[in-house]
Amino acid sequence: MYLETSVGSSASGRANDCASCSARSQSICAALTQNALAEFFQLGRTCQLKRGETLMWESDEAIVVGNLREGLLKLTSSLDDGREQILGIAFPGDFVGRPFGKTAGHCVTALTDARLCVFRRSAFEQFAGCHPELEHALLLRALDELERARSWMLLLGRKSASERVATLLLEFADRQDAREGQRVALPLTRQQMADLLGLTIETVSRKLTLFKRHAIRLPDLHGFIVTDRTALEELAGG
Amino acid sequence: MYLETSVGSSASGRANDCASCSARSQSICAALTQNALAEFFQLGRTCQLKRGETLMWESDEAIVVGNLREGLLKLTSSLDDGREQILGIAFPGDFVGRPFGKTAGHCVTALTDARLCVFRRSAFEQFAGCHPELEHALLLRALDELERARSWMLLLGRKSASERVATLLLEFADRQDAREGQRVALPLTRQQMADLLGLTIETVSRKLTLFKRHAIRLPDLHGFIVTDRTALEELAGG
DNA sequence: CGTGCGGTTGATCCGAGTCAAGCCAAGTGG
DNA sequence: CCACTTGGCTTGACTCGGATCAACCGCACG
Repeated sequence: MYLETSVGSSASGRANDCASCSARSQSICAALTQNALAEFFQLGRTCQLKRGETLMWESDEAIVVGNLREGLLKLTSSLDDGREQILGIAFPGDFVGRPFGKTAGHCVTALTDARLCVFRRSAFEQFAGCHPELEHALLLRALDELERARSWMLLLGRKSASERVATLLLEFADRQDAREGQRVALPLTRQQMADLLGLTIETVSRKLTLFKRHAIRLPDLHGFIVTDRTALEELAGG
Repeated sequence: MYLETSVGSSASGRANDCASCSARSQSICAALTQNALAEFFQLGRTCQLKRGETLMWESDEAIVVGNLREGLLKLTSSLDDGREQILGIAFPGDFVGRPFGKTAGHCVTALTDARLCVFRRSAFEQFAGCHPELEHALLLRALDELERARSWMLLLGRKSASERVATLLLEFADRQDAREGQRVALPLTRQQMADLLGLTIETVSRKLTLFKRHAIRLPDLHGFIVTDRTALEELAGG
């Protein structure tokens, strides 16, 4: 499918060793045996973002990549008239940016105050080229992200508003592996939920109040409690 | 966009040797200098699919991965009640399947008669582990796919029916870099377009006939001619 | 205090889904 | 050869879910 990138080509001469890597990088290399990404990112410049600040824009040339240390980021894309879609949310530990590409294709904006380690993309790529275990780690993440994005495509393309909202709640509940009766943090505004689900703020609000009848309680904004997991799963659809 | 098969890119220097690889692999290893994936896939078992046959199912354990040689495949995901979303289309040269994961998360079905080279996933993973240039190629593809999937999320989440259909037409036109007045092949049924766009068959049909007024002609099913590119871009939105 | 922001709720509208009929071209079998 | 079926597509009438528009609530903050 055309979602597949292709094939083809690629890798031509690669047997050469990595002349351009510095001695410093080589020492890192040893450290990488345990956890390539984590170690590597200790080399980056740290970067603080306040809630609402944007790290990179959709059509910008992709200059930096990074690793999120604290806080939450949203990845978004928008139409000319301002309609916005959230493409994903980055949690601490997630990799952000677009290595090996001209532009990122999406904005990256802080949902909360955040701290990252960032690198010039070119330097990162060069380093990655010398460290297969780093590229392997990136590959695993990319495949994971791809799977997540695709399952969200099903939601956006085919699910009703109720199913979308229920799915979101379940996802947050599962991610925080909360049991029935426990409060689950939902650190998004109604607008952000709407942008994630391809709905409007009003519809999200209505569905939430609707669910209060059978499946959840809303002790406060930005948190909820699942009172009937089965009912919620029913609402979320297949 | 997501119609693109990938790119080719490729390679930076890579230097470890491959202790666990067999002598046979070592000889392959040499061959990889030119085109890692293409060469590698000559080792696979070839597999023929007739139009409509399914290579793997959504919830199956992911046993095989492969490389498409001829024909078109669709990647789909469905809800219990049968609503289906096409997540992507594989063109010749594209990689299919889900390495490094338990299940593929999507079905793979032939849109036309097709021929692939397939591998047991475990064998493929082992081989990839020894060939960083192969993993690098996979990484590039995965990142590309991810970008394509995300741009489709914007369409599914925020675009109107007209915008969706116009976007699809433009994408096919661009992919075949056709100029105004040239026929563009659109090798999908109306149902498949609908599944791709998150619409119904009737809506797709209506939008196409609507566009006949200003922007396109439909010489036959499965082909169209852009008569006014600017108008079509206008319809496709931002 | 007022003011602004995030959220809820209600009334109304409209775009796309649903249901149904019919067209056309390609089989298929008598 | 012709009657009949079948599958993909179009078109129309109607419905309905979610968007839009608007009022209002509650709370934090200057």
